[in-house]
Amino acid sequence: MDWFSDSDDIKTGFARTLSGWYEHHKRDLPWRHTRDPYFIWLSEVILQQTRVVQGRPYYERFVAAYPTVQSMADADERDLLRLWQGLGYYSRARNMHRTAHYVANELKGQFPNTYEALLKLPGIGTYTAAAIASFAFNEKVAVLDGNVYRVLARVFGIEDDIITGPAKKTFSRLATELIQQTDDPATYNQAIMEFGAIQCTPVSPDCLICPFQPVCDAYQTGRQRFLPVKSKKTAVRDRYFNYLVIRQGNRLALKERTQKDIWQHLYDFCLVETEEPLEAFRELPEGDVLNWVLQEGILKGLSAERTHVLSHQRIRARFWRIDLPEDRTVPLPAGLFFYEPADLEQLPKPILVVDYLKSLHF
DNA sequence: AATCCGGGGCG
DNA sequence: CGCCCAGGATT
Repeated sequence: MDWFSDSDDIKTGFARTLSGWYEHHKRDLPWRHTRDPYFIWLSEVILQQTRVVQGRPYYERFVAAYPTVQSMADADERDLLRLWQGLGYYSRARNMHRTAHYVANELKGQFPNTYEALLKLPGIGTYTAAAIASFAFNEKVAVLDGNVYRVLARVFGIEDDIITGPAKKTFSRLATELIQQTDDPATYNQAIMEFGAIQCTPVSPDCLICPFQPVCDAYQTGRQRFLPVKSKKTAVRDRYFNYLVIRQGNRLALKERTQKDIWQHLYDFCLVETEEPLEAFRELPEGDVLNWVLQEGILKGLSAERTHVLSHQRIRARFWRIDLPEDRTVPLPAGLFFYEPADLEQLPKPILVVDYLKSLHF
């Protein structure tokens, strides 16, 4: 079927074509069966910078664990972080908890029902506010996410660098104009993102069966690979983590990460970071921890080594095993506490630590 | 405007 | 190995 008739302005046909495509191709996703702002919000926060296939199981677990905004507000933040474990960008979970508190206790459980009001809540930016406002309250406000930038840049041949402010404005203006063409903004927003996610993909978009083929600027000019324009360069920094895995009997010593750094409020082992890789344990910088180990512990040697890659850091981690005698009480360095396996399991931990623990098998 | 914040999947 | 994902907060 040809979605575009001669009398169609491209912008007029765009929304209608998108809706037609969506009805045939949309995935069955759990958050598409509700208009409850709590579940919409939960799904949107989980899906920030996260693929649907990765976020979906987390959404299911969160819905089961916290069926209402009040139940989430009442939860311990540590339990929230534990359920969030493995999703990354952990400040999302903490902002989510703050917003749950505010909505449950200050707004009597009722989410704000406008874009402008939603925007004020912690962890809700322009994208998420637009998503909730349109999906839950049918407000005619356009979402702008990575999918939308890509689809619009290609179809309308926009070459502005999407990192810049002026470009965001250009895209926003166009997106706003486009959503005016429909009386179902919720479906329109879902449709354009779904289209970007499963058809107009970043690499090898499926142009051969694309309904926009006749009008798509990128397709007509063969520029799919070069649109959208994104100048971003990823400067990856190397860091060297030396973990002292202190063990006494079946207990391990962990510490909450409270400093302003990655993995805030997650738990890991006694950490000594160095500027260069540590070849031998004796190269540890002199300090309390080294003195403590030499005096109290029995060094069992290098236990594991792995590289953990984040978006802008590459962490080279080495794990050194320290065993303490079981027959006496040894005071641990500040911040460290012993946990038995069952308690340790309940702590939120970076995947790097989770994976190492799996390799310990005890 | 630039930087920081995770983890995973895919070519 | 590089890119990018239903981005937001901070500086």
